[in-house]
Amino acid sequence: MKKFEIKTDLRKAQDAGAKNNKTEEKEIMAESMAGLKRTHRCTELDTANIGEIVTVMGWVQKNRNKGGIIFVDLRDRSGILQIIFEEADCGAESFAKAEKLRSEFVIAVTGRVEARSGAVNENLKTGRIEVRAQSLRILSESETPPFPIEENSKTKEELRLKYRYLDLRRPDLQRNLMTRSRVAILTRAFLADEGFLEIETPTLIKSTPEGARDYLVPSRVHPGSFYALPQSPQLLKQLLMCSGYDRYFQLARCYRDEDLRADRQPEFTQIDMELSFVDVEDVLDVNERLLQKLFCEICGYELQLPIPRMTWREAMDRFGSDKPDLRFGMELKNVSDTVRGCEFAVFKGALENGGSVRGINAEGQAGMPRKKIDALVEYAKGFGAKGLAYLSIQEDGSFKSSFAKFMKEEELTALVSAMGGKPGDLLLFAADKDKVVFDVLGNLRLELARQLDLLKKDDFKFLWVTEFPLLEYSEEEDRYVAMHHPFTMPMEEDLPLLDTDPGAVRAKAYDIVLNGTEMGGGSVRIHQADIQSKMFEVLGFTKEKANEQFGFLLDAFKYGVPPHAGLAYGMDRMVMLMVGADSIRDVIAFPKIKDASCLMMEAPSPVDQKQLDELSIGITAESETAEKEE
RNA sequence: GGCCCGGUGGCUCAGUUGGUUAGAGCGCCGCCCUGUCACGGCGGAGGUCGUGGGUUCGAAUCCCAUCCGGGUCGCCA
Repeated sequence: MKKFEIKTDLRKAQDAGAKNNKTEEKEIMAESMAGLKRTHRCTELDTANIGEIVTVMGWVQKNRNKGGIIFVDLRDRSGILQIIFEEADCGAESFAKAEKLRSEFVIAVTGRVEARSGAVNENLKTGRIEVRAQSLRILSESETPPFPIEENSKTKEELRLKYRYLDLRRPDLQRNLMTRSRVAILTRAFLADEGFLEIETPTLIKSTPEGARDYLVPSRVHPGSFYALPQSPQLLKQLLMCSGYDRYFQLARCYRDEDLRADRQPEFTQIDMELSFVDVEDVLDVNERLLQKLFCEICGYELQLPIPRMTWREAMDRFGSDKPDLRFGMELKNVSDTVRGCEFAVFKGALENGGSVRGINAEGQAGMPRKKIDALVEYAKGFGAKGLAYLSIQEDGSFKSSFAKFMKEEELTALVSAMGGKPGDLLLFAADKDKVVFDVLGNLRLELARQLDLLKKDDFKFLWVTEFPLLEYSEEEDRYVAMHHPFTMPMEEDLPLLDTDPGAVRAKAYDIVLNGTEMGGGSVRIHQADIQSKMFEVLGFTKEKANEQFGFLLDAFKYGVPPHAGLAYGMDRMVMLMVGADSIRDVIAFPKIKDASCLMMEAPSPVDQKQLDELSIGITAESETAEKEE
């Protein structure tokens, strides 16, 4: 098993941590809480409660034993409260127990809330008060945890995820999950108010190979057949529209068997919605107000409506991306016409091959050292660029450039002028097919912004990107594939192009972009049989294949289907942006690691032969060998 | 699958050109301490340097392979 080594490594940590604790054999204390009732969370107490007898329960964050007086920081999900133990108040028995308290013991304390007679702790919400203990119960002892339970953990994620239940005790993760809960609750309240119904759809459904890889679940009753876990409730919510539910939403768990990223997990949650008798404007309207509500309540951010819109074409032209980050400028400029006719082979070649030459102006970066520019060139190559041309404008107006020697003086001047270049600026150019140029410069723009620290996490720049292309040509499959999905409605005025130039057809599809992250997306759906047939035709589906995969939807559409449209948010990403997390794992209670396994429960795992037999599943010799070698 | 970064006491890290017994801070254990809150004082335990192989008189350090974790490209209708 490949997990074996890590398992032993991590257990070693646990054993060693425990060993320190067990130098002498001691009784494990775990008292009952019978007769006690928690009256407050730690930080629900304030100066207003002074004089009250309260009972608090939680985890020992820290025990500061001064000899005759013991201070304990008690922690629960609300925060920290100081408990003070003196034998005169709590009696000998409780005092003796207090002396034994260690990190992460779970305790119950009854005592009186007092103003602190010592110094006030300005760093604590409860820093003006403390609870003078009258009695103490140790509800549960704890071994020394394998890593400290504290904010801004520096502990390796590997270890944190193995002991996720301890990691989740840390205040920052608790805040993230509490924020996530508020997002869910506010969303439900808002949408219910807008006339949406929350309806659950099944998670054992039919596999539709179009799109991402499905997670499959074998059927016991139907040997050789499989359910798929939904990549999204797309078809089911469309059927709900057929059934007349009008406005639907769901916080839907979705599954995609693709490789992970910092913002991608194999299972994730969508805020999914669908509306009947609507067009693009209606969907955008209700969602703008939802976003306004969420970001106001949770981030205190006043979102001005309407949210700006940009067509996909404009987004690509200006930012080289279909999810532009609008927190900074550095827009792309198309200089193809300016450099047409020049003798620089790279520019010339790109233009001759139907590509373009575009640039960005990194203002004030003319002094960037050669080494750093070379690193940018390497970065660009990672996105398919063959190179990156640069030109820096010195303070005296002269140029330092990788390609100036191939161009005439007046050509260079024209280029600089087209880029709005002034002394002190660094101009970077990519020349290739449009797709590559956009990819390279779009990413380069972001990389420069990161290096120049232009990306402020508390700055929220929303954007609708609209009029996406309906189709995308797949070299691999040698056919057009749906950019969104096969039920996306083309723009009416582009319908004739379906026959003549499918690649040019725009869709009634829209994405909501926040700070360069695709936070959600949706579309108006096709509800006309003739357009749907045409769509399948363009996608290269035969009638039989379309029926086999989507027959139930096509059948449903025979019985009266309302025009409908919808949208789904990646809820994890939304919460990430709200709390400023760098990893999606920080807003998910029990996330998977890069290879889609769970370090804590060690899933996935081999199963008994009996289970396999029941499912009529055989493991091939090849994979069995691989297992043994592992 | 490709590329990049990382792996050294429980945690976070340092470790020179390959050279005695591998260090520090925190944590942990014991004793002391009545106003601490990064408490303090004294004492102590704790390390297959991810793993395997190689080079060498000698490897945490150099080479090869491999495992583990992260990032990214491909992939993600």
